[in-house]
Amino acid sequence: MAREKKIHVVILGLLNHEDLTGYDIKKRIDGAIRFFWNGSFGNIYPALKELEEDKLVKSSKASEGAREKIAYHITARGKKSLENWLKEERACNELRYETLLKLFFAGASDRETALRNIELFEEEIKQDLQILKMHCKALEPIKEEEDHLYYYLTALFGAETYEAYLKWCAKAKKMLEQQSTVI
Amino acid sequence: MAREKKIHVVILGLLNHEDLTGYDIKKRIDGAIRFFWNGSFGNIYPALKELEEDKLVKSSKASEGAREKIAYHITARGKKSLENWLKEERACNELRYETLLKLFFAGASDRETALRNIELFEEEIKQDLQILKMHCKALEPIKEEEDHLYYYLTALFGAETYEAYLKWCAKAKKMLEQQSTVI
DNA sequence: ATCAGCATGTAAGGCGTTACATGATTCA
DNA sequence: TGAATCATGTAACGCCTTACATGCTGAT
Repeated sequence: MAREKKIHVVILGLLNHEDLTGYDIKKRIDGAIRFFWNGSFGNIYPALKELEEDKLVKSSKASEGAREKIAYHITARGKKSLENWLKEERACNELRYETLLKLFFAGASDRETALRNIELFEEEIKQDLQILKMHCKALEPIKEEEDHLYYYLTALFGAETYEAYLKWCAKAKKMLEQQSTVI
Repeated sequence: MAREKKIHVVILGLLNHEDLTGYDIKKRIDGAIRFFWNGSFGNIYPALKELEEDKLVKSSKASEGAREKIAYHITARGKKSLENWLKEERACNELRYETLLKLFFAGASDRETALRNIELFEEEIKQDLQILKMHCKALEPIKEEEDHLYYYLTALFGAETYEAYLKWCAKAKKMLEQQSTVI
C-alpha cells in the first residue's frame, strides 16, 4: 500500500461491484458519491495506471469498433487492499464551507450581504435535497441486495443533514432580520 | 485580486477585527474556524507575504526583546478586497467525509466493520459537539457586539448539524444491527 | 451536417499539508 | 534544567482541478 491517494479506494470500491472504464467511473462518482467525494478525469486516469502497476486492477480492451475503450477489473490484491482500508480505524472527515466563512466574517459588510449569502446557500441545498430524497426513495427497498443498505444510509445521511441545514437557514435568517429592525 | 487563495480571505477577515501575528492567526483558526476551514503555518506565512506584496496588509515589527514578532494590520485596500469577496454571489461548499466513503463501499467487508466505522465517527462527533455547544453558550448574549451574532450563527450551524449526525448514527446502527440478526 | 455525449489522456498549476530548521521565553 | 509554548519560516511533496488535445458515435 505504498500509494494512498483517496481516489484509489474510490476506484477500487466501484470496481469491486462491477467492471468499469475510466469514463464510467467518473459518471458513478458524479452520481451518488459526489455528495461526499469528488473525482476528475485528470486524477482518475493516472490513478488507474498506478493501480494497474501495483496489480490492484487489471485492464482489458473492451473497444467497440474503432472507439477505444478500456475496462478495468479488480484483482484479489485489489480486494484485499480495499478491505484493509475499510478496517483502518481512522477516517479523515473534512468540511470546507465558504458560506460559513463568509458568515463568520460578515461584520466586514452589511446585514443584507449576510442574508443574501444564506439565501444562496439555502437555494443550493434545497435543490440538492430533492436529489438526495430521490436517491433515498429509489434505494428504500433494501431487503434484496446487500449493498443497497449501505447506499441507502449514505443517501439518508445527506438528506437528514441537508434538512438540518435548511432549518438552520430559517433560524439564521430570522435572527438577522430581527436584529436589523431593532438596530 | 490577482491571487485568490482562500487562506487570504481568512487572514483578511481576522485582521479586519484586530492586528495579529502569523502565530496568532494560526491560533484563531484552530479555535472556532477549524470546524469549517483549516490553515497551517506552511500556508499562513507565505500568504502574509503575498498579501503584503499586494498591499492588502501592512507589517510592523512588534518584537519583544530578542524574540522576533511581526504583527500585521489590514489596509483600506485589504478591507475592500474582503468586502468584495463577501459580496461575490458564489461560494464553494465542500464536504469530504471518508466515513461516508467507507460506508458506501462497506459491502466489501462485513457488518461489524461498517458498524465500527459508524461508532468511531459518532465518538468524534460527540466530542466536537461538546466544544461547539460551549462556543454557542459563550456567544449567546449577542446584543452588544455586532460580530457576536455572526460567530454565534456559525457555531449554531455546527451544533445543529452535529446533532443531526448523531441522530443519523443511532438510526444507521439500528438498521445495521437489525439486518445482521435477520440474515 | 452538426452537436451532444462517449472515451482517453496530458500538462500546468493551485493550494494545501507535513516535516524540518531555528531560536527565545516561561514556568514547574 | 528541561519541557512546553511562543514565533517565524522553508522545502518537499501530495493531491486535485482546470484546461487542453484528440477523435469516435449517435441522434436530430
